Amino acid sequence: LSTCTLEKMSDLDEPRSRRDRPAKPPLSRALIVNAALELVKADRLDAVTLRSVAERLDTGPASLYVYVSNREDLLERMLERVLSEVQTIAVEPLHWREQLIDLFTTVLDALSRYPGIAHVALGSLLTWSSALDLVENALALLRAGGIPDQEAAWATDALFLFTVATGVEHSIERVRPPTEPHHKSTSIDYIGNARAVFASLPVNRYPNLSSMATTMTRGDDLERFRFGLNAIISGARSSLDNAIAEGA
Amino acid sequence: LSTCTLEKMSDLDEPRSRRDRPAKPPLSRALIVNAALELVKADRLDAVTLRSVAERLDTGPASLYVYVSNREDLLERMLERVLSEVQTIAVEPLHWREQLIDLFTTVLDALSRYPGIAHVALGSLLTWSSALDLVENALALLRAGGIPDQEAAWATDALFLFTVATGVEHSIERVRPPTEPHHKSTSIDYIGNARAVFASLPVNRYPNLSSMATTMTRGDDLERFRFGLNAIISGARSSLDNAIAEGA
DNA sequence: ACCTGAACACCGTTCAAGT
DNA sequence: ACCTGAACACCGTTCAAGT
Repeated sequence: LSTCTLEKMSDLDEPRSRRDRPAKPPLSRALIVNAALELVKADRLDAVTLRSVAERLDTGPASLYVYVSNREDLLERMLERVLSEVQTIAVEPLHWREQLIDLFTTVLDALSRYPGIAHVALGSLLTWSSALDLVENALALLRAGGIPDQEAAWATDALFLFTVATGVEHSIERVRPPTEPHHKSTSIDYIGNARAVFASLPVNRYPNLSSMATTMTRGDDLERFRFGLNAIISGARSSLDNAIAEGA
Repeated sequence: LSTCTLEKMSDLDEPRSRRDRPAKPPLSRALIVNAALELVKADRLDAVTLRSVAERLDTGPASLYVYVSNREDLLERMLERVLSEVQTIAVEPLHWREQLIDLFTTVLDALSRYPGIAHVALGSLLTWSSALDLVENALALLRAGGIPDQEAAWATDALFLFTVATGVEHSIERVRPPTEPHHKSTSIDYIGNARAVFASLPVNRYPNLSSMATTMTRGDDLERFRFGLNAIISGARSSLDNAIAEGA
């Protein structure tokens, strides 16, 4: 608010500069999306209300409706911007698998940069331009790896779904307040808590889970994520055959 | 509301019956969760507000706070009830794979019965009792299939995540109003629309996606879901080896 | 065409006051 | 201990009125 006032004043002091930077830039969709993304980055998705975004732009919420038809509309435009940050990968056929893992890891990173935005991605099919590039890239890599078309198509879907779901899980994990308020960023107690729950289960009712308490909670987020990606990729090749062979 | 008034009246008409059914049963957590679940079932998760639940119980929202500490708390208890509807499966080692598919298909069905509830499951780790039974069951089946412990543990996680994410996707798909308002339940136009988008893409920029428009949109929800499950299961066995063999 | 203040119809949650 | 009315501090969205 004060910044805007200052800018306006300095604009009056220097009545005209050759570069004529906009004293107070007119509202636009890009500005709105930017402001909203700053809010998620600083806090999380809940902090993005039409009122908070408007306040950041020094105006009222009603003003946003010229450029955005909805809160949902705003959220989708934000997601599109976030996904456009992901760089596609030039296919090197020999490294298709690593490249696939890299691609989706980058997607997860982008989503994680804006806690909660993954939420928006879940369920809106991937038909915006920035997502189309990613789908195209994934298909190219899977085909380079010799995955048949139908399996490549469904695997792409599954990989995106798994990635976005992981993103949602991570963002929620960050939100949940760890029972001890003096630690801030760690979610270690959280996993440790889960392990404690598993380990303390009655052995006769939970023979597998209770004995696997350590195994269940081993590995960090990235390792588990990559395991899932690898599983889907490996499975894409063989799952149909298996399903048929075993008579399902 | 009117029903409650009627019940109260008939209670006055017959001052005492031997079976003494509760004229107006006292509030309890189970009653609250039931009322809330009826609301999701009839509509969707957005319809579950503390106010709407209270109204259904013929009281005010403030009254619920004796039995439920939060809206989030209420949602989690609802999820726990929904997951408790899923029956676990007695392991038959020869059919471990089909049984795994069946188990998670049943989970998806339960989630789909309450549109939007899957949302709650995403991110809250599986440490409630009803979920623990499902985890135990999945571990038992994977072990029966000869999957090593670490892979079985991570695969269980991945299978649940994929299932819940699919549930969220389905519930959102049902919510999205198809552009043509005269059809109500079908989401066929939606997939058809995606296919149209894919098919109309410029071939030079989207060589794979544009040519795979039909392949990408083939198969119904269940078929795609089962593909994903099968992929994760098949991949659980081989992904680590592959990752190491290919030097990732 | 764009902006805005004020209002509308909602939320979750709290709290003093009742029984 | 349980319930409740009223209030508080929010929402998204609309709309008439301004420029």
